[in-house]
Amino acid sequence: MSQLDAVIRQSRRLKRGEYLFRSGESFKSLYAVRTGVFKTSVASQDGREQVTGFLMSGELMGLDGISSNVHGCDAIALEDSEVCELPFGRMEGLSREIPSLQHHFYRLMSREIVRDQNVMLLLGNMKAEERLAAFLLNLSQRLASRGFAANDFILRMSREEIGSFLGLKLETVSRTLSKFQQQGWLVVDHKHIQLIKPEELKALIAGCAHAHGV
Amino acid sequence: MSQLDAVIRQSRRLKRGEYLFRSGESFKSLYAVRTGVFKTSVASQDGREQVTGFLMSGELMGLDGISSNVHGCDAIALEDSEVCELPFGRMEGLSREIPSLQHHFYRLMSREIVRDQNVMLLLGNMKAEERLAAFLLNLSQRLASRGFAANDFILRMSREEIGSFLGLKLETVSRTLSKFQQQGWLVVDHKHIQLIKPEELKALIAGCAHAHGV
DNA sequence: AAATAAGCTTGACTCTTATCAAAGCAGGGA
DNA sequence: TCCCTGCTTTGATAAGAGTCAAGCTTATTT
Repeated sequence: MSQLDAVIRQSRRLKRGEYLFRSGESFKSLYAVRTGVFKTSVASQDGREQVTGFLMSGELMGLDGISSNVHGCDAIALEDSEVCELPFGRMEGLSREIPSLQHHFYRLMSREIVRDQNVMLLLGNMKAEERLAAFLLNLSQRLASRGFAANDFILRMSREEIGSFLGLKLETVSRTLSKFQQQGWLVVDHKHIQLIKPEELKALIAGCAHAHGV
Repeated sequence: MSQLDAVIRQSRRLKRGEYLFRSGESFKSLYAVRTGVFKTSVASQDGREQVTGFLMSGELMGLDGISSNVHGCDAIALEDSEVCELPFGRMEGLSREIPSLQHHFYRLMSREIVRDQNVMLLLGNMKAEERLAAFLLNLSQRLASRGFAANDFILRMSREEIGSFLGLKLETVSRTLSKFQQQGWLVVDHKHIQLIKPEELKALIAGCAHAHGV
């Protein structure tokens, strides 16, 4: 484990808006978020952007680079942030010596695949209200598991970025937030969200959530 | 390598419509398609189905089960098929002894993540015509790489399954195929597809394809 | 502090795709 | 072979989300 420590000690700070890596750059390391928030996104040739995730502390970026030795997405800090760099070659070597580390990596990658499948379910089957409810509840749950308030938080991303992640336009995100507020389910003050009746949001996605657990 | 052979020799045959595994079942093995075609799908509580992939020979199913030891999707044969079972525990052990196998596994899982990101791009940003064009070209390319004809093939899945994968209703799939046929880009005869002008389909998705290669 | 830019909200209108419905076709089983 | 069932096609209509536009708030720059 001290070997592991030696490898991951290096960390890097980024300012808001700064790129951690870009699609097409050569892949050398994975990055774990230490503090702050990131978005990852893939861009099409004509400039359309698909945000593929919003990452917070403890979450890993760059797994998509392993297959081709080239990063497959952009990773951008949404606020001043800090990451640990994990040189993949060394991690791979270590994981041969430490079975539990190897197993941990397999599980991490598998978890990312499960997460992606859930996003597909969201993008393929849900309506705008369901998507936004699912998004807010997911955020809430992840904040709560990190010791932050579950029902009172600041959005680190713009309406446009939320829309890109959810397959919606920014106007639709804005309108849907307003609708939730009118119904008394939450209070929106720009980036500040207070969930008043999270159970109503949960009811909204009860049917369309994945059938077997989280 | 003979050790590897010993592990993967076991194979299993399935009839059309048969489940290879179901979401919620305990995870023990990965499965590689040997012959035939499978679909994987996740279901929501109210019965909505999202097809997450169509798999052909050489492709791997079950990676999403590693994270939780429980399968996260259903896998169903779309025609009489054969798979190799790869007991994951043994593969994990072997991969510690054979570095190239370990690396291969990391790459496989990463490739699945990249594939999922591209599906997100499709579901989040593309219009019906673009989705279907991307789907047909992807199928064509994968068939070609297996030695089959690139521009003349049989769809193994129904319009409804295609629609589920692409986030469209079956009627939209049918209409869009008809439109392509009217334009002389392809010929549809039920499940039989002949691509006449694949370059037109490529032109349709030129803008919305991923910016940095495959 | 004023000026400017960026992001957000809301309204009016349009367009794509979903929904509902009916009819056609094809393959499998008796 | 014939019938039945399931899949597909096509049309008419409706609903959801997108587009365009204007005004407003907040943040940044000078």
